[in-house]
Amino acid sequence: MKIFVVTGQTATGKTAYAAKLAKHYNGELLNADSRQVYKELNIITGKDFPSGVKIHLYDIVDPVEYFSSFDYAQKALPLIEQLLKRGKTPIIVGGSYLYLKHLLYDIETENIPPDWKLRKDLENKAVPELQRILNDIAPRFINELNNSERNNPQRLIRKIEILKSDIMSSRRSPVFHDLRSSMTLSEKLNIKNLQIEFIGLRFNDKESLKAKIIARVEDRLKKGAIDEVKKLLVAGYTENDPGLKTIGYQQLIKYLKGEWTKEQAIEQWIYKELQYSKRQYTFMKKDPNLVWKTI
RNA sequence: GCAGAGGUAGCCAAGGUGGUCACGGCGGAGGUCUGAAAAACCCCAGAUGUCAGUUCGACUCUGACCCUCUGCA
Repeated sequence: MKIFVVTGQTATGKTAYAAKLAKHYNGELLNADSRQVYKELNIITGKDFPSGVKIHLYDIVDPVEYFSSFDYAQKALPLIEQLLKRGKTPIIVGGSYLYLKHLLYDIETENIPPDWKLRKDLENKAVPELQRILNDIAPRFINELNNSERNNPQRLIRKIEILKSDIMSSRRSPVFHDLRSSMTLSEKLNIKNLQIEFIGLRFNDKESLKAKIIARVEDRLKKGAIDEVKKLLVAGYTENDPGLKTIGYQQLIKYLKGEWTKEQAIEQWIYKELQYSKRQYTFMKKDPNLVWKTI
């Protein structure tokens, strides 16, 4: 049995590529885009799916809801199973690499859920304070963290959450093992001989990436991106909702609130998209199982 | 043309009183990532308009020149 995973930089035409695969292999698509899982976010997240292909796992949560890579894997696994059983080829497509990582590999801490009360207590604490708390729990552990993790409040809170959990507090060493040697999806599905084709699409030069992104932003504006944001604000959503913590929405909200001019907002939107695609590649290229295709 | 203001990295921008070649933001390069990931975070590079003068020493003082902006015309 075979499944495809199509990921890569934004604006590389992943969905079109996946749709082509679907036709050749009798497949159905499973979205792996962390923004397209949200309802109401349509134009700016680019939910323009090709017709004639079935696609799952989009429009499944409200923009105010928290949705994690764990939640994603939880939903994706049974769906993949079901498609395979029906003789379909699952084609997972999207640029949210963390979601894919969680789905394809073993995550040691995946059974440690968010502790909302703890998160709330910690959310306004400054980094040194969070470091102190972490140090009180596990002084050795904090030394294992690299500079960027050590200064990242979100990550520090998660670490505290992990170390305070029952599972971890009974463990001798809170240091994690190295992941990403081999994929474990077939074990999770309990299927032998599962063939996974893991494909990453990327641009071969910066200029075409930039041109593509600018064109795409303009296209989305033409399609009514600003009205989409207006409607969301009128409906009571805010820039702090998980779903709206998204490139495009953040910038247009600033424009609509009068903090930025329209031109500034669009310029920033484009910058953020470019930076995002860069980060995607930086993250993904460490995965030895990913086979790159340049466009 | 006169008066006033000003020229600091690709852009914005701080630097009372001359002395480790200069704050910060945006953008750029590179990176981090085990339940927020289109998130959050780390890190690197880069500048005093031009020419002369004063001085032990000028981004900071003087002069000329070249530009830019505002007011008067």
